Amino acid sequence: MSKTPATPPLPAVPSAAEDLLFQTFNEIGIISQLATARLERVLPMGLRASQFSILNHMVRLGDGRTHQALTNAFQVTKGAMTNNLARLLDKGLLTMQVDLLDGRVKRYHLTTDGRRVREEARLAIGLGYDELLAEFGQQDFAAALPFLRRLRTYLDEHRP
Amino acid sequence: MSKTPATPPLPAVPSAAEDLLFQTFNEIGIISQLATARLERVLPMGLRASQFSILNHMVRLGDGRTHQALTNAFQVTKGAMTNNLARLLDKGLLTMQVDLLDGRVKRYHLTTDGRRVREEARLAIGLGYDELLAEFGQQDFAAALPFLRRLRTYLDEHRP
DNA sequence: TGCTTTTGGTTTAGCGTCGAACTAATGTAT
DNA sequence: ATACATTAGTTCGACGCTAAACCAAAAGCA
Repeated sequence: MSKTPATPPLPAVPSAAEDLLFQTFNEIGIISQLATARLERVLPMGLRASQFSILNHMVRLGDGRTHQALTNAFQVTKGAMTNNLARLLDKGLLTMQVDLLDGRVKRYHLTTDGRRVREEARLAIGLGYDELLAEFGQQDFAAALPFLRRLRTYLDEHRP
Repeated sequence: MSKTPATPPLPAVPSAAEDLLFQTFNEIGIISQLATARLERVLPMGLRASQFSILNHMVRLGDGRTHQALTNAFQVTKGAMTNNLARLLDKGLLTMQVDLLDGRVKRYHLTTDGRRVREEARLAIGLGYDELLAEFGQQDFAAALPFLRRLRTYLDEHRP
């Protein structure tokens, strides 16, 4: 598990490190909440953040992906993904087709509408980003991103 | 709003900066999700993350706070706070009393059980943190925290 | 071939959050 | 003092996510 060398085994008072981690996760939680709310405020067609993320993912990394591949990519339950894909199908932004070799797997493709809507969304989001970049500067984000990526990867791969 | 100098006004292709911000928020969202799941796995009494956060907040910053003060602190709707406070009252971790000067406001205090459970939770969480500290080291978190704080503060204060 | 296990995806129940409507207490103005 | 407006909290309906039960197609194996 973890090695606690010559230090007291269970401190009764929060260590500085403990506080540091807790506060970091706390800030991350609030940022996530606020950023999602902001995002959804500008998305077209009443798209939810998770739905836009799916469109975006497919544009960037290619469509034709399976249901399961998407649930893995977004770390969400299968049920949640089924729901989001259904919304996108309803809106005509995706199409579904059953895999020819394996009748269980379903593959999803972007429609031209899907690409267009994703592009609209991207532009709208970009406007909000300008504001942030004016305040922070690109380098702050560039400095933070690698750590966040490592942290996400670690939490993801070492899931209980 | 935002000044776009001599650069093209609305790029049809995602700029590097845009991608940077989007990916940062994306990582933050996933980390938030994974960290919350981890946290709730170790919390005693079936406490939810938001409920533990309330206990923790009160231990650290003092109890006797009002319903509204808490909703502001956690950036959550009044209804959500009502719900969480009700759970904590049910579990006997908090007590409520109506303010004597203003019959509308309700103030919440920790019970001894509340303090004990919070302490148990803190210890359990600390064990998980050891693992993370072994992987990352305190300095990585210390380096990231100030930016996250600034970002949270900005998003919070410039809410649409 | 026929039976069992595994795997991809859907459905359902429970919970938390949000937003909006609602209730109750206080403040304000005439 | 009475009427109106504001503020503190609660309630309600809709929705997303999780976990678990469920269904159907495929793979293993006799």
